[in-house]
Amino acid sequence: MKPQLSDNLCFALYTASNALTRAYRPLLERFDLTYGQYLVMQALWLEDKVSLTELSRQTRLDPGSLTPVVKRLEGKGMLTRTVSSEDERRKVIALTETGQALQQQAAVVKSELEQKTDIDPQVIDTLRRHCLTLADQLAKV
Amino acid sequence: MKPQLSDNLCFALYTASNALTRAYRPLLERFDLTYGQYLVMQALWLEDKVSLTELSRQTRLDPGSLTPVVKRLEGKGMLTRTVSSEDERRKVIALTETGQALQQQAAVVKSELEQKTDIDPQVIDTLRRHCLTLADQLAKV
DNA sequence: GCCAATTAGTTAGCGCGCAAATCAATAGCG
DNA sequence: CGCTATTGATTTGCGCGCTAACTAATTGGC
Repeated sequence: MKPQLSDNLCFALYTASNALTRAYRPLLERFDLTYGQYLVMQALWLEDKVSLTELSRQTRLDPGSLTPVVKRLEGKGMLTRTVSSEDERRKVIALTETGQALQQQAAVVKSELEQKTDIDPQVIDTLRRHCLTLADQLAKV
Repeated sequence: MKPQLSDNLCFALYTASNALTRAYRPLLERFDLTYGQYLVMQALWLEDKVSLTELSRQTRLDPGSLTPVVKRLEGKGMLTRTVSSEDERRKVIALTETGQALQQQAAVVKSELEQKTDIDPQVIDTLRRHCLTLADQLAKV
């Protein structure tokens, strides 16, 4: 067996991540969401009325990436961005009723995708945890 | 423990992949390469003089994504793109001497990154293989 | 041999993810 | 108090990754 791209973890990870967002695309289309937007919505479903910096910490995404995503979600009526009264530098990002209601509707998406990949749940869990520790270690550099 | 974004495999994978390209950036900077360009170079180091379609198969990247990347690498003098004589639709992508020579110089990059993450090699290998099977399963949909 | 179908590659448009530069508001220190 | 340093958020510029639409070359069926 001669050496292959798939021998490298970085390739495997990159490929899996691309495959994931590709697989999510058709499922999220009916909600008019991209994967990045869906990620932000998930964060807000877990904790509403947060600042952009807090959202950045939770999603592990750059504020510069987040601003346009949040603006687009605002444009779709999913959330509001209001200047904080305590600290006028901050913007409080809060779900609208539409944004809250979407949580129930979008709940099927995850299970739809899981159905299409029949991987042992325990494998999924170790994969998940190993990805997180890797991400942490890479971030520490 | 209340539910978190990191409970989801998709989040873990997405985060790890972003962290990876972020970690590669400073290491590849001195070669004037992005991670995507480095990936294409790796593919060519393994098999030179291939068509764009073949490169697309090996890198698991869309031809539409690949064309501009390959053009940029051509602009940097790393490779040439010549129309195939047998089939004039095809373009043969071939490394230049500069492109070939880069392989030795860039060999350090991988080990540099490995040093910064002290994860059990066996864990890396299972992580790698699980990512590949996940990617395959997601692609089959 | 001809014409429709397929295949190879490109282009345009969109939405990222990030770094760097910028601006406004607040904190902190003398 | 006043001035600097820090913090929160935005903007700009770049390079992706993908879809869809397109062009050009080749294949295949009749």
